[in-house]
Amino acid sequence: MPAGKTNEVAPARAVEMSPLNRTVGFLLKRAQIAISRDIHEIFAEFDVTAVQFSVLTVTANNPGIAQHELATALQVERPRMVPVLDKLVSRGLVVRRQDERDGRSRRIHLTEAGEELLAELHRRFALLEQRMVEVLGEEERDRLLTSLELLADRPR
Amino acid sequence: MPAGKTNEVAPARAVEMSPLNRTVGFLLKRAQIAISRDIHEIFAEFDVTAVQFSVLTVTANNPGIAQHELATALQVERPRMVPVLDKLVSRGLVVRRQDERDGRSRRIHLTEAGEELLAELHRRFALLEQRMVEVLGEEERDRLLTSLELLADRPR
DNA sequence: TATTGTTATACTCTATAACTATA
DNA sequence: TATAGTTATAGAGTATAACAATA
Repeated sequence: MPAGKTNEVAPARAVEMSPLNRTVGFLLKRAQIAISRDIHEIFAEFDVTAVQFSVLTVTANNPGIAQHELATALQVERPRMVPVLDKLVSRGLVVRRQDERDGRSRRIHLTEAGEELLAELHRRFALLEQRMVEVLGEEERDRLLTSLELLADRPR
Repeated sequence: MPAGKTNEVAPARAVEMSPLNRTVGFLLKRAQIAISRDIHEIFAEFDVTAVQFSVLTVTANNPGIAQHELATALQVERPRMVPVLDKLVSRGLVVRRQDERDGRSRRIHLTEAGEELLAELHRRFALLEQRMVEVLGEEERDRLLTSLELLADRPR
């Protein structure tokens, strides 16, 4: 076995990938894997996942948002929000408050600790976005975002 | 309950998403989810997943490729290749052949049935890529692919 | 000692169905 | 009857560790 780990990935040999190489489906996946790893890394020391970061951010900008609204906005299924929020609540980063008018609904708010952590997370996240600009250039990054929006929002 | 399903997603209200909206991390994820759904749809009637399609394609262009080479090329962990290939073997789309020189290695080849199915899958996949061109335009799609390559392959 | 394919395990994510309490 | 949050469950995917056969 080499250096540290078991099951380490062997150095890639010349594998012909051409039919997949320049396709949206394949490259989008590869780029997304790479960025996901970056995000995992920059948030690892805070024990925060990408979804948790999104929840904190959207909650900060939409105080009192309902769980199902979070789920819709972040494109996760509603049952998935439960354990995600449970974790954030248990860490004292957000609170669930019963809606006064609608007994079914519980509204999410950041705590002060949540605000403070989120500020730090946003600093890290901004640095990551800055790295993207360094790789792509300002203009190309902007075109990329516009293309991605078109792909994500196109009528289905 | 509305039309068909339980847990159907409620129509989105005005949720302020601005800090995430125009970021590479968030939009890449959203676009990738959308394309994944497309791929799932176009291959559903053949009961083929995106990874299986990639395996068939890479195998077609690299006959006799080893499992660990497939894993490396497709960026999946080697243990993951086992059930993926098991499924393809059980459907008679690929075969595992013992390497004559190296008793550890098993080399993957497409069967005739595999070749035929793959031809049909590629027709569907090409139509999907064509839809991307219709959404983005030829030039913008090309710029997108180049940007995605930069993000995926940038030194880490 | 190292590598290939494999088994095993644990954790995450996705997707659905269904329950409860409210409306 | 419909909705919000929740629980439960099944199926993928991710990530590691470790084993048997082979090098």
